[in-house]
Amino acid sequence: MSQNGVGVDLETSLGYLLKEASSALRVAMEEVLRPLGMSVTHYSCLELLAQRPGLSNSELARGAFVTRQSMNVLLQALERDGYVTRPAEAPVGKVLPARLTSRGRRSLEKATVAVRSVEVRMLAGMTEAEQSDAFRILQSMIHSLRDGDDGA
Amino acid sequence: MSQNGVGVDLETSLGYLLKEASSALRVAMEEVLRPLGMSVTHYSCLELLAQRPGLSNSELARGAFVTRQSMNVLLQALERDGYVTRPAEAPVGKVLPARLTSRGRRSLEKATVAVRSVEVRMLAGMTEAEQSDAFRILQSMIHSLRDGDDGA
DNA sequence: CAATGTATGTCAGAATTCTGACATGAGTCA
DNA sequence: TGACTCATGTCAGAATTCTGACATACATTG
Repeated sequence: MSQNGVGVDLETSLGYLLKEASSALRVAMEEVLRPLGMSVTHYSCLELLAQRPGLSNSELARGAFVTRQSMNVLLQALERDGYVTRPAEAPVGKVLPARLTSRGRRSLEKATVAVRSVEVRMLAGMTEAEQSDAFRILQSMIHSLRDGDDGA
Repeated sequence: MSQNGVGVDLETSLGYLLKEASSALRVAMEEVLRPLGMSVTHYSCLELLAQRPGLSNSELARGAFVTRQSMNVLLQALERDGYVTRPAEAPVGKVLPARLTSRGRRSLEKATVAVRSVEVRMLAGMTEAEQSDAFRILQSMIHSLRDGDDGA
């Protein structure tokens, strides 16, 4: 069989390369977060709450790209361990706004530094222009992928 | 708190955008593969075997970005269902080269077409130049991330 | 107002993936 | 040859994430 007939061709597929890059990023993040006793999802949740206090469980799930059920499991653990608080009753509707405790904020500080270093390493060797190219291109991909979900 | 102090800033983070794009791709792939009764990992394994017949379990795992234990679970299922064959004894060492059966090849055909359409959709609106930019940039990210794993 | 649609939080169980561990085979090197 | 290192296949159990389901609350619409 030749190199490629109708197939996707892993060597030249941007989709495969995207997955590869994402996997490398995840591995690198896990590596620096492990010494802090924190998983990537764990970190994502805390970082989201730091930047957008009061996010609900469902909103956190969307932000971390997991289901709201998975995020709920995580949130309950974080709440139990005192990193996050949620009011006992919803101020409006059923939505429970979550917030970091001071302990949660403290725990996040080191993680943020660690993850930031990974991102810096990832961008090493890229020019400013390449970085803005990457930004624009990735956004284009996301937009195109989500376009055809139901509309067309 | 202001928009950003020492944090990563989700709105402008290339790392976050990378994860977002990868997630969108995965969702889109799941969407077109579900009607075929196939998961993304399932498809990845078959596609890898189609393009590189004789890959071992460990090699497949690396190619699909999962552990060799996870791939082994999948491979055993694929073998049981007749999509893949492995010799009972290793021709050399412990490595068992896996190959698609004709059933596996048939099953993969439709999936490849479906996944190809997703990739085409993802690249819609991007020029040739942007696609080669994306290729080069993603490879740079992967290289930079893997560099610092142990060496430096 | 009533009905419908959409979104949320949460429980339960299944499926997937992972970490840890072990034995085996190949390659390296003294 | 023998000791050592490394990679592989695989088993077992834990952790994570998912799918399905339900009740509830808000928004829209007739």
